[in-house]
Amino acid sequence: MISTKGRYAIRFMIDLAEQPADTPVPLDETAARQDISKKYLEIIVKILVKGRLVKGTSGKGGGYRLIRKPEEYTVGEILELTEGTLATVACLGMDAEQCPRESFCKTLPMWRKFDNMLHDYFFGITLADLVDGGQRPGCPFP
Amino acid sequence: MISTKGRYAIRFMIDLAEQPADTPVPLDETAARQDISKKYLEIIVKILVKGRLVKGTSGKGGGYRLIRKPEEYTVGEILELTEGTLATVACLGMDAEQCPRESFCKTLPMWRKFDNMLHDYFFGITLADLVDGGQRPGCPFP
DNA sequence: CATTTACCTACTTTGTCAATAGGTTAGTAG
DNA sequence: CTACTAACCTATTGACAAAGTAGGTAAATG
Repeated sequence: MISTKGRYAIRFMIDLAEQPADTPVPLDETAARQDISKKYLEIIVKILVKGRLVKGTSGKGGGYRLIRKPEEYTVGEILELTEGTLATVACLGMDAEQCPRESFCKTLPMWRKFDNMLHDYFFGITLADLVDGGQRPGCPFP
Repeated sequence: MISTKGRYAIRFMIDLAEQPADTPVPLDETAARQDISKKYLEIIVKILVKGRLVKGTSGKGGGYRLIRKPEEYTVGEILELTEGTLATVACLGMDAEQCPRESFCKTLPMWRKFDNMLHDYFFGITLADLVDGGQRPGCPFP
């Protein structure tokens, strides 16, 4: 289950992508437009800044802006950063300790295949695909 | 992320499917074979009993047994029962209150499509597919 | 300097996960 | 009838994360 962290992060970045590029968008505005508590959004955006997905500038006229073009972000990377992992089961997380049942586990192939599907899906969607009129040809929507 | 509840439940039911049918399997045995705390497994199996996926009989010679044939269980229903829901995001859960952003939400189609993929995948796998030699033709493995 | 805006630390509240502990009921064997 | 077995039931725990809230500091601009 994707938490609000991941979902708000995506909505935040969509919002940035929809504002005129090159002019920083203050958090108040996005929070109001997206109807998300500013204080809570702050926490999430901090993760995005640290992960170098967006850039913040302080002071008057400041705010946040995208670093790359919308079509150069995938939903997968946004989710992976904010959710910590996209692994379906613990033993497939990158920080998982070696499972002693791995060699004979009857369910592992099922999880693995699903994990691949999930990965392909979310890393195959770009931010531009979620913005009105921004869909690439071959965008998996709707 | 699928928790141990769902994962243990599947392993428990695979274990039942692998034992001779019609003879109840005591929980001790499955717990030992699967290397799961018996006490914790009890909690999970209780959910399966209440959900009518397995049947328990008390007393000497008792234990748990499947109610249907392995090929008549889907992984999806086991997971949905034990995990509570398989919905990827809160607004797609069956107990979700109507989201006010639904009509114009830019991300909802993405979640919805993924939810359909997930559903098709896990409801397309039967318990028999996870048991050695039980795979149907057209089983999505490996 | 005053204002704006990001940035930072700390806290709370609620709930779930993953168990553990110990007792009660139901059914079988001698 | 008694002893045993095994499911069933209630309660509790410790750790952690989710979803925020509160209040302050640093930086940039007019």
